Amino acid sequence: MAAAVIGPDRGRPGPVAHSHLGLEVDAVEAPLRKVGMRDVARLAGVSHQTVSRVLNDLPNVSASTRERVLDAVRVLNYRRNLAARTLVTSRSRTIGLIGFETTLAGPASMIYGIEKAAREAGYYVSIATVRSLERHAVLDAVEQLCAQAVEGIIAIAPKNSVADALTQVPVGTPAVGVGGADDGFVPMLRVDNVRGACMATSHLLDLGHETVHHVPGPADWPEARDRIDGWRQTLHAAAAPVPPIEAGDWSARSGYLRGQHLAADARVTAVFCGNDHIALGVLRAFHEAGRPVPARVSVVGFDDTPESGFFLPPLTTIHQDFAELGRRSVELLVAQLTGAAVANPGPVHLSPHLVVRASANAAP
Amino acid sequence: MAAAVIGPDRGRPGPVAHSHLGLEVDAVEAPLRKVGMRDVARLAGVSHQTVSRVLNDLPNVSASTRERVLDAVRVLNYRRNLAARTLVTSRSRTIGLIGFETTLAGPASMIYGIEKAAREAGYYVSIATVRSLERHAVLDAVEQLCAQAVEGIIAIAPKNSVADALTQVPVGTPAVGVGGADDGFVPMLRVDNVRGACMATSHLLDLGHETVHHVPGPADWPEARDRIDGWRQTLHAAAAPVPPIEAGDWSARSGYLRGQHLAADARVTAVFCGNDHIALGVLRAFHEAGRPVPARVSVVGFDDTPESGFFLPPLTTIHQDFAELGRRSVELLVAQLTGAAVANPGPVHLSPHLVVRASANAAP
DNA sequence: GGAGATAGCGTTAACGTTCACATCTACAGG
DNA sequence: CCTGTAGATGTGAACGTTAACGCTATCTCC
Repeated sequence: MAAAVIGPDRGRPGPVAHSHLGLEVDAVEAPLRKVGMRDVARLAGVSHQTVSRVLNDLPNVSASTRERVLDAVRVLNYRRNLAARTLVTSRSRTIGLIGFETTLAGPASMIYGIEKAAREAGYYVSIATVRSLERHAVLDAVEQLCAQAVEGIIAIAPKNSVADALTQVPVGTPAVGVGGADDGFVPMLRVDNVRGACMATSHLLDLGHETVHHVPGPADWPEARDRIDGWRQTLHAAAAPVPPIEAGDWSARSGYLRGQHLAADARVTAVFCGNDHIALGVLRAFHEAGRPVPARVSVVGFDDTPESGFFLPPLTTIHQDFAELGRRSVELLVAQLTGAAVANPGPVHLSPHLVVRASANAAP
Repeated sequence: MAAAVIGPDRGRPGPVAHSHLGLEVDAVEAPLRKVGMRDVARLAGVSHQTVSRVLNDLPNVSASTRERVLDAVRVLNYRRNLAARTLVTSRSRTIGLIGFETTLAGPASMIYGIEKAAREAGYYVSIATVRSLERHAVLDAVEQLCAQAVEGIIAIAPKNSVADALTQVPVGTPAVGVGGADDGFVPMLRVDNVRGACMATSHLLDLGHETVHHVPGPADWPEARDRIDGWRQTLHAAAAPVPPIEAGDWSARSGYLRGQHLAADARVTAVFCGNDHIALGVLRAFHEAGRPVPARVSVVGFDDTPESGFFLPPLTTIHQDFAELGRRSVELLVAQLTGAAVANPGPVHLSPHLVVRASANAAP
């Protein structure tokens, strides 16, 4: 008796079902309609409820029946229908992910970490990228995810508007923000940007620079603001002058543009950049201006992208673990989902750390 | 009469429902169980089927009824239950996405493009990242997506094993591969890597270099192989010697390592790199070896990441439009989903183009 | 003025699960 | 021998939609 080949289509090798009971006989007679529990039940000679019990690993099923059911499942190549399960249990086993600027190294790594952790926790993940951070756009994404009845939402939420929109998710759908502003409504998880900026600035100050210039990211990103704060605090604490800042947009291009201005100012000897891309642009600007880094000018970045170690010169920067951030955010969400809703414990801060390479030297 | 505030929870501002009919009176009496069509129907004084008709934009509903229903929907803040719809229509409105190395610029951009296009086409997207490209891992991802009853699958499928695993998806679930090998089973979409490699190599040859060295990506990536092919073909056509190659792993680190070997060889004057990251490493290696680019050595990359223009020197490279690739792949999938299954038209090739910057000069 | 259309609804039955029971054995204790 | 208990299984009713009809009016046309 030949192995059952279900619906051979354009030459695809069909799944080969094998059974050690004699069940495959008339198993695959009707590929007309999809196989359901009834079919499995009939083949195994039990009720659909018993099939359900087996598939859900519930007790009170004899070993022999269990085996028989599992066997029938294999023969029929049966898979549970998520929609039906969701309908009756009102659990979609899906978490929603709101992303922004997901092509950047940071967000992309977070998505990776989130997806991995979610899967391991038994959740599917549905993604909704948002093109702008305007309120309506974010609201739209929330709407999309809610329409899918996601059980929880993780928002890579760099701007306040996102955290804000998150308060609009239906009651009972927990949400977690990662890397954004803390609005007090939604648990938030992020790297301690203030601390990171302190480390970067201190490092440069310790190297003997009189003060440190800063090329921050866009003003409406909490990350950028925190880094500015950390930078400013450190300068204040050291009684160093606080130079004016001109914000970039996280891109290398913006770093290059701001860098050209800085390079024209003979007094700048140390620059702390809002991220590594900005640093790359700044590096190029100083190079073109004939002010070699790190001989005459020192530069420190933020993020530690995999490429930073191969810039010219290799970039001293602040490392943050995006994937870990993603992992932790899932942990936080799942905790809310399963255990009693955690009392909002305030923002959780992960520690970044300084990676010393070659772009920062003692003051000339 | 006060605006209805549904389930005020930990201070969240509830959605404010407003109606221009007098319907909101006893609308929100029972937030006990979720609102369904029955509730909307009752409030609007119609049958649930009429509600369904309105919500699905079906004809044969009078304007006044439609308005009344819509109004009730607003008042109750009702949303259709996807699970129930999926169950009865067997359409999940979801497409599955299999990603690999999604933190890289290319895949990340593709995901972005795919998500955007899918959303615009009215599909949700569920993502399954795969940690390795071994058969079982990919099969696992396919399984995950099928369990969600996705209507189609897009695989960012750089290796053959993925295309292979794709043949295992249940009949009736169309799949599209993007950027990978063509196995003849699944429609495949990609940038014309051979052509891109030709352009890069020709550019260097035209600059007067005797031959062009190549630092390719991993041998089991079709992209890497195609670029090798293009490079080799071009050298052959020009009757130039074909130097031996030593593959990298797409990372800047690997480029640096291979670059050190090349820099030790006085004969190499032109290097075509498998991607921009490799190029970054190669750039650094030559810099450290005291062989300035582009004065003594020329380098060309592949991908044109947003940062490449700010390398030292700015990188001449091959641009490929990842987001467009993603967009087109959705287009291809949706075509299969809606229209009659397209006869597999063979792999679709998008054209890359050369971006000339400053890393390649005339031969010394 | 009766025979069709047709627009505008409503009724009933799926869809494939899980949940809350009911049932039926076997076996122990009195 | 009867009762109680627990394990193993089956039965029927949800879950919230859409699909397939069915039923009224109203309108049109000869």
